[in-house]
Amino acid sequence: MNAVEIEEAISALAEQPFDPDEFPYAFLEAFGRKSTEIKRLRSGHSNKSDLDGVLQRNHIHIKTCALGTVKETLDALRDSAATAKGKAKFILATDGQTLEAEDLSSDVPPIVCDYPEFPDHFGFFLPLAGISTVKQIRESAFDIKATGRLNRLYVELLKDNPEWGTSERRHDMNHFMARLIFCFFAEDTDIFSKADLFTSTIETMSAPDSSNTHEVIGELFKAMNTKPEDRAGAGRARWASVFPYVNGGLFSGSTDVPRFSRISRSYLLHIGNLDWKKINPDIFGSMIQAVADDEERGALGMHYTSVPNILKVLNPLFLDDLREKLEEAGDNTRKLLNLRNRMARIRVFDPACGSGNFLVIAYKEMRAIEAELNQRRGEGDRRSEIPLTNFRGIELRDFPAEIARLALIIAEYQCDVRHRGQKEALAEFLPLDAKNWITCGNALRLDWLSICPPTGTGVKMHSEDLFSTPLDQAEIDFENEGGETYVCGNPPFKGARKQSAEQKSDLAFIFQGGNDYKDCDYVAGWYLKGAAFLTVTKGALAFVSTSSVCEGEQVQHIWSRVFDSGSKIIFAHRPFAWRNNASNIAMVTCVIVGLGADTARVLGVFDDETLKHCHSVSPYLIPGEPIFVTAQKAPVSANLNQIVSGSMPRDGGNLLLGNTEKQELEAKAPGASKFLRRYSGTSELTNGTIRWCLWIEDGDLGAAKAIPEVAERIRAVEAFRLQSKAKTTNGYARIPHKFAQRSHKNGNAIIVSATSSQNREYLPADWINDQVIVSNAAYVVYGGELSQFACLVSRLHLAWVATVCGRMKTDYRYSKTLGWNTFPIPPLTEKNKADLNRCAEDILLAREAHFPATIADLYDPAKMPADLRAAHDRNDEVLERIYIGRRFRNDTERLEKLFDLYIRMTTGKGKKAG
DNA sequence: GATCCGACATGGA
DNA sequence: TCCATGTCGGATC
Repeated sequence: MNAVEIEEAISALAEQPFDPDEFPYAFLEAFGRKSTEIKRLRSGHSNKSDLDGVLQRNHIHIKTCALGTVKETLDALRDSAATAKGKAKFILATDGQTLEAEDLSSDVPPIVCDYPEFPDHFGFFLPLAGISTVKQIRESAFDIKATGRLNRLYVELLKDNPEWGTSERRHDMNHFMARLIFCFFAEDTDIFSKADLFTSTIETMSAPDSSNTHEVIGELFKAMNTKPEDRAGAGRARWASVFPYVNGGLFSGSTDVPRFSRISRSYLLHIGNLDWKKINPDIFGSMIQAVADDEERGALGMHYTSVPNILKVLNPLFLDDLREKLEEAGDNTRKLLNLRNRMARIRVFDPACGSGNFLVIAYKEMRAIEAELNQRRGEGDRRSEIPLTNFRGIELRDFPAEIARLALIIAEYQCDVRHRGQKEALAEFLPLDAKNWITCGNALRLDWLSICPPTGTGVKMHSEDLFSTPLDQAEIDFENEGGETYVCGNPPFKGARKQSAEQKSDLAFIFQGGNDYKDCDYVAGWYLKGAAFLTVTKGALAFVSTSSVCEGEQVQHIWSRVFDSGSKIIFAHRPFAWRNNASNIAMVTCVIVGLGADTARVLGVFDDETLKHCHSVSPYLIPGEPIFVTAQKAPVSANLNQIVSGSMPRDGGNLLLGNTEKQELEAKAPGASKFLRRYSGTSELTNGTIRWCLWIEDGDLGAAKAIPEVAERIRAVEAFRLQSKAKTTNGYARIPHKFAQRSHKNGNAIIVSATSSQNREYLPADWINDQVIVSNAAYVVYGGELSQFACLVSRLHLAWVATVCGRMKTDYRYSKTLGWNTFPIPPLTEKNKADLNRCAEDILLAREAHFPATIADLYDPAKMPADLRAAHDRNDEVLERIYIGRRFRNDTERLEKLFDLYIRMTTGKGKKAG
């Protein structure tokens, strides 16, 4: 069940007469507990309550009680031994009049409410349904409720008016929904002259059989699109005359209304009776997207960007600066006036605005600054100078674009009420004068300059150089020329392998030449286009994006272009986990990157909210020069051998065997032993698990196939490869007895894991012998010397790999071309090599001394044995002395030196921008 | 619920 | 044909 469904179920339960015996089960059912679980609870089988209530282990302890004893009951539940033993997260007591509940697992304040109101707190219990969500969504019961109700209406209307669901009319449908939402909001906030005016007018004027509902609503919409003085002439119905003139793009155009059935009419009235004052424009947009989108509804608020995350973009981009200027101005009226004039000219542009989250927050924050400013100037009720039309957006999907516009209008009204007072807010709210300033279209194809033209030039720019097709739409003039433009947003992330053909072609269009776009995330398009935009606009830019744009492969493709176009990184947030909704949504790791023209001031790098000031930010989001490494085919350091990735089976698991599987096979077919080899990936290397693989040379194929069990496995590999959708894999079906990619060589070798936990201080690496087949989960240096092992397990190398290689989530991902081949080592003397060899031996000896501890045990930072740590310290000391004659102070210094050396060793291969 | 890391599609050379 | 990388979700404690 999703949040909307739960909200509906809970609301339905609260409307039923209270049944003390049934309530606990009905409550659990409403939160999506399975009927089998509930059956077992009813039978007492799994009910662990010691208070004659209902206790579902790990979830909740519920007890219904006699009138007036709720508090005592809750106390008893809290003190109950069973509550503790059953690890109940929640306790809940109710007598049918009041309801009290506590979340024992967190410090969320407890609930005390009248019984009929408890559905308003359903977010409190969402963890019962396995939905862990951010606070803002949990606390937005109203927005979830409204979304659910609107969706029901939407679906019902489309059922009765199928043509409204077609692509030609979908826009009308969405526009109609936006109008409805506006009217519901207006009638609950005194924007309409009487409370519930809209809903009650429909209720009284339309027939209960719903036959003329669409006409009544259409008449109201027409009235709101006609100036009062023109209404008589236009033949507007008299009963609609109490409605104000609204227009502002919202009511212009077609006033067609879909036809209503009895059911949809009753849904409509029901929705109208909700209290729309509670709507929260910060987030209602991202919720309400779910109304028109099945996928969104499954994961309510999946595009919700939390306010703190939005502020991570907006504060360093420009809001902090405005606040500083406000501080500096103190009570100096002249300075305050200058600041106000500056703010009135600022444009905020979100070229991936969704339902307008960033624009709404930017607007509200600026209004708060302006309000403080006006207070200091003694003009507390002054009309705002910040024009809504300076907040521009582009959004691909129609419904969110409609909602973005509406959310801004509502935000403006709410800001007026907050900062100036209800009376002033009302006096100037209507008619809406803003036209359509959220553009619906593909941001990577539209001309940003015509949507958000550069200011102060007096010249309308349309630049085909800026990767744009001209916009075929009337331009909306900005108010107040000559200001700064701040571009912000959270553009869609789509990995290179996840993009549709259109998205691929969007990127190809923006990258203009080269095919490195094929390896880039979709969000890269926004950075490139944004950087081009900055060349002609005064201002700055910052986007939230997937961390991979600043890791590994993509760095060279994206940032070389951004730097070449004359932008630099002015601030950045280091990778952070993006939690927005249900736990079933994959956790994404994000960064925020802020760009400015080459002349812009640089702020620094945020790591977990802490700002580290610096004069230059590297595309790897550390303080440092704008240098990036490019993939190298061979090691740039003379002392390193080639490294290869391990052998890749692509076998559907059929060539691989666990230890017991191997023993079973050998018991049945002793002849199979000669085809079995130890198989080592990362897990085998670090955790000491044992696996085996079938390794059959072409000449042995006949002998291998003579063993039925082996022949069967070979057939399974063939079948697996044939049914793969990758052409290359299909090709390997011809050699089903072999790994798809084979890099095995005989002889001793160094093995290093391809992925490693971020928590380790050294990369897991080891010596292996030639009996072992290394899997593609690891890399191997065949014939490498111990001194190379010493480099591999050094702190210096880890610092390099952590910075320039890709990542798996936040863990390290080793790379041949970016990690090993680029690692710069100064020329080594024979003595250097001998010293490093000794260090490597010492490390291996120290490990051996702790046999049978695994690498995972030995390298757990909390448990690392002192002798092993000392051996590593000596290794680091010896290696670092080769670089600078002493140990480095920290990783910052290590990276500075490494980048410097890298550039010197790759002249012409790595570029330095600027 | 945090931590770790496997398996392969994909596309470049 | 050969080979390197990102992905992100799944296994495992």
